[in-house]
Amino acid sequence: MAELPKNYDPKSVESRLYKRWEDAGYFHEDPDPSRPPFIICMPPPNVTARAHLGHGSTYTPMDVLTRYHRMLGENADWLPGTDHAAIATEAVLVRELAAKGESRESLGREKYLEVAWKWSAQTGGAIFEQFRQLGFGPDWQRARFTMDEQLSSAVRKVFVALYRDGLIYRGKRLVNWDPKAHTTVSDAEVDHEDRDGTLWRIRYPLTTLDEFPAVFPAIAALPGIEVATTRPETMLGDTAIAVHPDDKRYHDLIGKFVLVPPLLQRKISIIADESVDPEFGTGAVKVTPAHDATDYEIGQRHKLPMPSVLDLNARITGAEIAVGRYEGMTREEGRKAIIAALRAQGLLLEEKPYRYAIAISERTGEVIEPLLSLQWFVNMKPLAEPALQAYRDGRVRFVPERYGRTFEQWLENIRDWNISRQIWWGHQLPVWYAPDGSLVVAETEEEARKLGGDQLTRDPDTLDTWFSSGLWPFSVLGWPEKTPELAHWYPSQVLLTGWEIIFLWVARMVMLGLRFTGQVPFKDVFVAPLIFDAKGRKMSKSLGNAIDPLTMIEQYGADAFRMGMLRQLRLESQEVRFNEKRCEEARNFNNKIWNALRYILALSETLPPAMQLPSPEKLTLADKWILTRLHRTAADVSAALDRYDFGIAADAIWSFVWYEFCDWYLEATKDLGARETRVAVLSFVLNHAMRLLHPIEPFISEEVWLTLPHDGDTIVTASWPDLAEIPVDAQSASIFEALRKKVEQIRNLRAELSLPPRERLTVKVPSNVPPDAASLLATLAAADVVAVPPQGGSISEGIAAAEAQAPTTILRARYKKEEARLRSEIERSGRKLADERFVANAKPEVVAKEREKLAVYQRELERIVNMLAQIGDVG
RNA sequence: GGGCGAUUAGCUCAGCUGGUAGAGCGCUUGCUUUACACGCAAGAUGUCGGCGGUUCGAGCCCGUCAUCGCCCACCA
Repeated sequence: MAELPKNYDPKSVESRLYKRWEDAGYFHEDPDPSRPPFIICMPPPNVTARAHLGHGSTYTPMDVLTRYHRMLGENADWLPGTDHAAIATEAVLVRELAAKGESRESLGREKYLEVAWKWSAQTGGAIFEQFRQLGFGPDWQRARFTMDEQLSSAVRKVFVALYRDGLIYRGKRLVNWDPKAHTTVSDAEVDHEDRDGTLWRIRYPLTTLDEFPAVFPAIAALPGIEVATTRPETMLGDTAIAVHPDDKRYHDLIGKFVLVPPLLQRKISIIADESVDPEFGTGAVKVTPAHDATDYEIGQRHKLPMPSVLDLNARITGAEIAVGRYEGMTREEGRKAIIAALRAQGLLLEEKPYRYAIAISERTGEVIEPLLSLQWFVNMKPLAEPALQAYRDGRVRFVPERYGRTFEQWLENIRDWNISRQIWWGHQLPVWYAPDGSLVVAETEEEARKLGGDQLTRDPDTLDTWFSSGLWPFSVLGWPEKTPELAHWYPSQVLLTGWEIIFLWVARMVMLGLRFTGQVPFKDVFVAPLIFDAKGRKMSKSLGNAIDPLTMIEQYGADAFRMGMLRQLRLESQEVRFNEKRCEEARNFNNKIWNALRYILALSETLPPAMQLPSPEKLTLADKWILTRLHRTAADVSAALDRYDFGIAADAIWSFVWYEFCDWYLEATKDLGARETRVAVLSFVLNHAMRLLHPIEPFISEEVWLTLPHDGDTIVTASWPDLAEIPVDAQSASIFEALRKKVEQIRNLRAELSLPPRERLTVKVPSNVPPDAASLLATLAAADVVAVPPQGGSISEGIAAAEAQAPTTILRARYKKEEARLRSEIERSGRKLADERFVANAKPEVVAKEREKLAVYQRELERIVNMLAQIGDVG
């Protein structure tokens, strides 16, 4: 074998191994009823997306779990896909078209969609390429796209079924209009942001007139009612002034009329409504039902007219009510002009700075305009009820648990879901209109014609992206066809996701899954923490603090990035302050593994042909210790992965490899007594360790595993370490631990003596310590051993009693210090045991443990006092 | 306005069902020890946010306050 380079070089390994894995089809699985199913449906990234750290924190765990379950022998598949991302994609397309002087409309729908398909086919693959670099191993052959024909037909089927069941309806409701994306968005896609604004106090003059003169000469002098508002531009559409029914200030005014400024061509009445807070502002509120959610509700309660004054471009429109010269102005222009007019009329009484929550479109950042519009909705309550049941009886479980309560509360207060979007890229509504205005809902145009004749026009709207992603866990498996995939893999065991899409996505999958398959689509929902920068700020392009995972890979390798990321995940935390240093450390860790491999390969003995342990009686103390530790580590890693505790799993394998295997076991094999067994045990342990590491660091584990004795062609499909095959010897392990402590003590003494490395100390070892242990002690502590009479009962105590020779002044100081420490421990422990309440109330095993500790301290103290006496306790 | 989370060594964080406070980084000292300086060895560092309670015993349980963060919500 050619000599390995001193440093591990991920670049020369990763792409080569990945290609081999993918070409060999190791990630592909067909449903196999003879093995337990395991599947993760990849949350489909947007076709527009590029890999970012969020993918590192949520998708890496998916890869880890899939690889782990595959190694456990399960029929494990990670099913990838992409989302057509209606609004996001359309925004990009429209921008690109505009750059070429074109628009949606100039192309026409058909041509536009052609362009869109081409674009998505070209860009859609980009993130998958990045996933390959990250070492992710989904079943690429099964990749799906939310607009694939089969998935689209599932969408139509669900729409029609919900419509026929009365759960989808069309109605004129107040919706969230995004004037930039030129579409409605659902409540879940609206953010609230505190912004600085202005609160204006405006007087609406009282009137008894029925007809209005063109000019009111002394309008400012008229008595009126004062209201506070942040949105004066909507006053053109006011249809009432509301006060609280118990507000004495306004009792006499209820039922009276006021003029609507600044046009003063219309009068509206003063009404009483419980929703008004008398404490806020003036205690009177203007009611604009078409442009505010609260006002809309008031409007419904009082059967007020609901004229819209803002159109789909958020410009003032006179289509439904007179708006005078404000027609055509933008929201901002209208506001300015109206304020100016009010000021001129003397009706603007006050303007003061005011900070308040404003609705923002999550997707475009545009200020949402509440509009009254004819749209399609899903009636959510009947869908939410079964989902709540499923959560409450434990059919769906959240990790961490607390997110479940959030889920529950959202479902309890669920509101109807606006699903129609005024964009073209997406699933067009399976809805047609006949010339007489009646509508037909059908899965295909053919069927629609059968029901509604030949003169149909299709509704131009498309569905909310989340409508199709809500079907993802079963549509990707072939639903509504009864495929073997669906039969075997549905429902899945776990969904891994970020917490920001629990409502947008997770809740809807649960509801739709229950509705259409009768089962919750996944049993566990693992919620990954959000990733922040080192200062706790959100990572964003504009802040310039975003870390690109591909840069991390470039610098440290994909394995190191994965390990660095996973080690920062903690089960209960809701955020991770990503620390790049962790990736660097992980690179160093990989180098450590690499050099352990080099050490093994450089030993004079040749590697055994197969992975096999020497017979038990041949194993050395160190062998038995490291095997015992390996056993423990395998159990810990498995347990951590089983509970989705990726950080602990990563830490467990990390500290085993570095701090136990490399720091101690590998050093122990340098003792002459280890010659006979060391190659076999070293390769056995490292082979196992690489399998434990493989889900986390797929590349280096494969590279090392292939170099050592192994069974099979690839670690990808190798079996997970079987605890039954790793022998445990607790007694030998504890002797080794005693030896380790003694070695540390002696090294400490060496440092204190400033002993040059080559100079050896002499250590007096009681003869009840077996020669192999004594020899190991000598090797690890760089000391010479001389035998002295037996001491202490057990081997461990004999080891503890071993003493290095050193100048008496130094020894005396050390013994004194040790004596003081022991006396204080004995004092503490003795006091505790003397306390009757402790002995009476504490658990018996705790008391017994305390007694045992006290006894050990006392024996040790006795020995130290003895030593002091021997060397002459002069102080 | 409701709900949730965090507060432990200079920094980032572990601490299982309460039983003598841990890791890594950083820092100090010494090392070309025949795998690794992306390394090895040794060392220093804490009124576990404040107060009160439960308990024989609290970083851990309960209450309360403070600070920071997140989510939900129609206060114009």
